[in-house]
Amino acid sequence: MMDKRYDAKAAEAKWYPIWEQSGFFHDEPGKGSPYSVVIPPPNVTGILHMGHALNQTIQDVLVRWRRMCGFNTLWLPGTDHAGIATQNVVEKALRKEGKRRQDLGREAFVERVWEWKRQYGGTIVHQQRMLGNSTDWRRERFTFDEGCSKAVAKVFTQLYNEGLIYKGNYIVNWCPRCGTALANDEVEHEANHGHLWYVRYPVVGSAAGVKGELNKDYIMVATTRPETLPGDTAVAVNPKDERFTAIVGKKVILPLTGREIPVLADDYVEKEFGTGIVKITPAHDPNDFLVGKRHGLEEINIMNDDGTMNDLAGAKYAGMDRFECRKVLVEDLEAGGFLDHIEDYDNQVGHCYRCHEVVESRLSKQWFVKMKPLAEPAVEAVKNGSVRFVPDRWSKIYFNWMNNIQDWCISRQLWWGHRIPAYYLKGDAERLFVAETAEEALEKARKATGNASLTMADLEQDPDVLDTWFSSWLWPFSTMGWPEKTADLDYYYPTTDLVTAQDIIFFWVARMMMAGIHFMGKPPFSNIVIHGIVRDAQGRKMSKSLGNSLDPLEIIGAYSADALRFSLALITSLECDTKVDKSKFEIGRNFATKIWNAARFLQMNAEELGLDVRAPLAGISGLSSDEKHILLAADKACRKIDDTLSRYRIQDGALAVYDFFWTQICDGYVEYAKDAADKKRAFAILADVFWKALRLLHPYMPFVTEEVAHQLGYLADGETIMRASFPKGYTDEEKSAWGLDEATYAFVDAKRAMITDLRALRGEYKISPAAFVKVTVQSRDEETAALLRADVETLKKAMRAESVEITTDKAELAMPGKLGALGTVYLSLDGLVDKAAESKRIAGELKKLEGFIKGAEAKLANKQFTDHAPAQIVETARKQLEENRQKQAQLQKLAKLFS
RNA sequence: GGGCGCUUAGCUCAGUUGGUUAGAGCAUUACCUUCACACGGUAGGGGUCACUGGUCCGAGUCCAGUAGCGCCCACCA
Repeated sequence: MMDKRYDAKAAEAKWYPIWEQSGFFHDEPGKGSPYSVVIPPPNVTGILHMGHALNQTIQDVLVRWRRMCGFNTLWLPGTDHAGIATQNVVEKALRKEGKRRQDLGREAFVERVWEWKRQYGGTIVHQQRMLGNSTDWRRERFTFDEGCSKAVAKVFTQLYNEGLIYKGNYIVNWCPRCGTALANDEVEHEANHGHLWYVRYPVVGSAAGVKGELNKDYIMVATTRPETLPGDTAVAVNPKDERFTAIVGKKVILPLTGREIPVLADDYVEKEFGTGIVKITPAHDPNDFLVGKRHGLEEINIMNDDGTMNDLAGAKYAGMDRFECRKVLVEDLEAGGFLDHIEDYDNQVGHCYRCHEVVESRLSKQWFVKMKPLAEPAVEAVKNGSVRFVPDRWSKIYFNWMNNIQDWCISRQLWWGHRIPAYYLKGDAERLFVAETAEEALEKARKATGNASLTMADLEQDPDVLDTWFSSWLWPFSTMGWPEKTADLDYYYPTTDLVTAQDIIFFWVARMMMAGIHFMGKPPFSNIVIHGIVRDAQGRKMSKSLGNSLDPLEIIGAYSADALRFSLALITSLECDTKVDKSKFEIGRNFATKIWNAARFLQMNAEELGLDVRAPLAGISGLSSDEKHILLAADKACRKIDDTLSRYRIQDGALAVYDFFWTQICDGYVEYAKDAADKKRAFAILADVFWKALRLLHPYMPFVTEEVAHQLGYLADGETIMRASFPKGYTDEEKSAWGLDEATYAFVDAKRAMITDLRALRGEYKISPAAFVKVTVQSRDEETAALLRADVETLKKAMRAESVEITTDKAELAMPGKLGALGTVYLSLDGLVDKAAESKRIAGELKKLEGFIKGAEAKLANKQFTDHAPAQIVETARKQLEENRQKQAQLQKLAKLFS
């Protein structure tokens, strides 16, 4: 016997290990059609948040569904080594010991990070198990494991040999205090109350024809960073700015240095801002850098790593701190008559997220991937439909980005990550050898130099590591064993679906497209499913600093994993972001409870009736209309859910299975079954549709469905619902043998509406729900009457009636009634109501009806309406009018009754 | 500045190609502890579908404009 309450915790703790250890998550390549998905690997330092829960629920629903449909499935799990995030975690721990990474040295530090990974890196994969993910843990991968690292080295080498990787100057965010480059998202922008300094640059030669704010002698620029002035190599104006067309191409003199620099025209310049003229300092500003690239400008780096000025800034300033230099240099400008005036100005300044120092844009040598040649085929793949975005609108955003793609800076000045496989001859940074292994690099060096006695000691590996995304973009195939030719790769690549949130389309999805096409010759997936971001009840992004995060594990503890999953699925639309608060998870919990209780009800009755829930339905006959109805409802549910999932409409599928279970089975059929004439048949049918319902629900709520399936005896020990077949609708043969048709389906809906009407009548006349009443049903026609008579016993019970009389007699019925699709249901009042009040109410209703009838008559008399509306619509309008006239007639009789 | 969205019940959202009375959950009101379930049942209240105009026999749905909100990218030297 099932327990009175469902113990979700116990069920979850029981089933997950069984599933995993039985190999239910694992398929081998070979048989059947493949369905494969790679998980977006979470950071190894990460802990599970709502975004993961949503992302993985969607994937697990799809994977479990496909698996039950008979696909050979692979959902490949793993984690990302997350270069800077992981390095920071370990450095933080070191700081507690009073050490820096430099104290350990590179090798020991990296070993220390591995140590950390071995000890704590399993947190998130453990948490993913709590969600119920059916990921194939036997194939778990890590972006920094041996295989993935091999793939990285191979890819780097190949791209280098193809001329798609190069080394060049680039502006990075540099923290002078930490001595490291920072990624864009590691820079925190803060409001800064600063100044705009207006500086005069004398024009070389004549300035005739120059208009506006200029005079003949100089032009004026506005800058927030005067100390970078010695690094200027041009000034620029907007090409459409007519004020300045005359000076484009001329030269100006850079104050304090006497150097002549050109005046350029570039779209980057805003006409309205400042003076409309910008100083260009390519080595110290990201935008200026790009302008410099476009115009072939010299890049003059005037700063040292620690934020002090170097010799190129000029002898006077060399050695000064950048902010001290700003002060001194401004004084010098003023003294030289170059400073026009100063304005207050508020802008955003980047700070190091770790030490809060003002971040410097700094020119440095970095490694790059040429993206244009890689991007073009990736654009084409989406254009020609071989890869599809779901929803489709994301393809526009993808194209927009891909068509404006910039080269990808892939080197990072960190220690934790894939070290760049480039080796230099010691003391000669220009002689470099790129190879997958050090040995190969040495071989190359020997050949190139003609010196066969070179050893590893003569080579030096590039100290930088690769951007974390440089391993992630290979994820769909590096995880399957590439560059080896493996059976997995052969069978499961390309994967079918990729499910991710919108925020990493550029970082990850677009790059995987490029790598997949370039190295495998095929895009890495067919469908890119993009879902929204999880937000809090106020619509804010969930974040630690806001403290508005909901912890999925806390939700699982309070409501169960099934509740978390189902609620997320139900409230999630692919179209937009999802607002979540704790109360949302009650939906899922309540649903699990409902299922449990319905199962108990079935079990109790099955036992009493000696019913085998697994017995096939094939032999049954003589079905009542309610029985036909639930069978057809099951049929519809199977088809609907299959259809919605195949279109990635996760929410619609959840809604459909919820409605089928709760409304159709529990509210509709179970209530019928309680009073069915042939209980054994009624419950055999319930057992059959219940089993279908459990399997339909399983992708959303794996634990409760597995538990209930075993409790009820649908499955024996060792079997699992995970691998049961996903239910299909009934066959045409079954349908016709049982007499399932839309007319019967509609009849039962209408019959239930009639019961509702009767209950409403009791309510209107304030008759106790407990009281037995007399009911008369005036059926629409003889055929309907026959159907209703067949169900008269269940009607009596549902209506709590001492008698239900079915008639087609159009004789006058002086009782209150409600018109439904099957006819009118009348309630005998037995003289129990307040006549005066009723009389008044009826008069009111009559008045309303009268108005409606007049309106409808006018509509039908309108020639335009009858000529242009489709016949069906006109017919409907006529019917409505007729029905309301009948209603009016009944009310008039009723009015007499109360008068 | 460029791009993409959103506005439907008190709240969170569905609403497929235009077509009878615009749906669900939560919240709310009344009644019900009836032997599956109060994490429940029954019945009800609550919507000028942001606004304006257009197309059409017919618009929540299509078109144009207005207002408000949000996100992404680039960020103003």
